[in-house]
Amino acid sequence: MTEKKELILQTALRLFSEQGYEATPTSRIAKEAGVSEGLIFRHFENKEGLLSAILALGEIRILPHVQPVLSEKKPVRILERLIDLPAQIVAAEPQFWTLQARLKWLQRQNGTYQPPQYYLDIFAKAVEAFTALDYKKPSEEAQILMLTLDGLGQSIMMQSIHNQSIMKNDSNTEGVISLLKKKYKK
Amino acid sequence: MTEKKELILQTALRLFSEQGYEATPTSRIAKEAGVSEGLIFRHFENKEGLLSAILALGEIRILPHVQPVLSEKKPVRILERLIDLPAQIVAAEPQFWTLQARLKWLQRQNGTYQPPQYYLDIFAKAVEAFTALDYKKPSEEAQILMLTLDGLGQSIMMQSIHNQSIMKNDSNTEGVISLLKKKYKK
DNA sequence: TACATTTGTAAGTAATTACTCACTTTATTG
DNA sequence: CAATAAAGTGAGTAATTACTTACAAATGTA
Repeated sequence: MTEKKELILQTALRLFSEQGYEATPTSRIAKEAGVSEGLIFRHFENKEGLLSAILALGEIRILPHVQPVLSEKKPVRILERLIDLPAQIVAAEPQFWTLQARLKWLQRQNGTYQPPQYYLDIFAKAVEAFTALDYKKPSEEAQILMLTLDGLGQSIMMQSIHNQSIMKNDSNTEGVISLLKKKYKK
Repeated sequence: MTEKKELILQTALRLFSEQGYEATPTSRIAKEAGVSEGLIFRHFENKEGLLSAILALGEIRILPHVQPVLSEKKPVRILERLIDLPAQIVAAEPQFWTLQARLKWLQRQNGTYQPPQYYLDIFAKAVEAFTALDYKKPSEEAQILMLTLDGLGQSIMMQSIHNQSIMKNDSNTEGVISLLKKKYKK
């Protein structure tokens, strides 16, 4: 991986997450990365190829955050770690997380949006936890929790970007997270 | 409101919700609406003006769905109606709801995204309900519920569009909604 | 050193974009 | 009816888009 190739990847991730994939011209990526526009196509063939490379690298950086949840044994702690996940990932990889959220709305050429593997893994882990804790409807419980965490992640992201939340302005993320944990402590 | 103006609004709403605002060329709107491209600019001045008109009309159509929640007195029923809201609105106005969700990511020329008024009203109503029901932390409770409903709305929307959910494929929306209601019945 | 491959650039290109303009047709109104 | 305004058109335009191509510099390798 040459220095300039990495610069392209970094710059494109930043711009894609800030402006969106479609709204970001390759010319601007090149300009802000300080390379010629042609180099983008030399390395990644086309704009979609650049996006794919960014996504592949991003998923790898997300894995270490997800792993602790998947390897946790105690059901209550699974849920605790799960609830911490959105804030944690947004803090560590705000741009990649934002890009992922945006891409839900982008219709790629190869079919419709497909959630990344770790999302499915996490969901399965949640069902496992709720089952172990003798919840009546583990699958539905897991779905509700995932929906809430989805919203939570989006909210934290919006705050970290626009300094403005989907929730109310005076929203206290920590308070929400701790209450959420309490709810599932049983 | 002439017939062709209305056709433009309908077509643009459909295309904006399906393809996104930025990815939809005015030429295509004109083509699919069966009018000349110039007419769009005669009526709405520019593309942003067309979007604004669509949003203003959409908010008006959303109000009748929100009103019953706001005028409800019994706290438990407030929450019940609140939980029904996402599925209800998505069913009635799938395109406008989708557009709204997309626009969270669009940076408009006049500042950053701002949630519509009814969103703030609903949140206040939720706080009111939780307070009346003697929840310890009404504000945080309301935020959690709103986050969950945000995610729920998105999930239902995705299903209705791509026939594919953020949640697992076999996700049962009804089951999730009824369990959610049960949780807040106390 | 010699030579082949990779990395990089600058100047294109055809297609598409939002938007304009000169003009015609249809409604409205006194 | 006549005159004014509104609705509608179609052919532009300048700017921007993703991508190409011909060529040069750097790097690896024998």
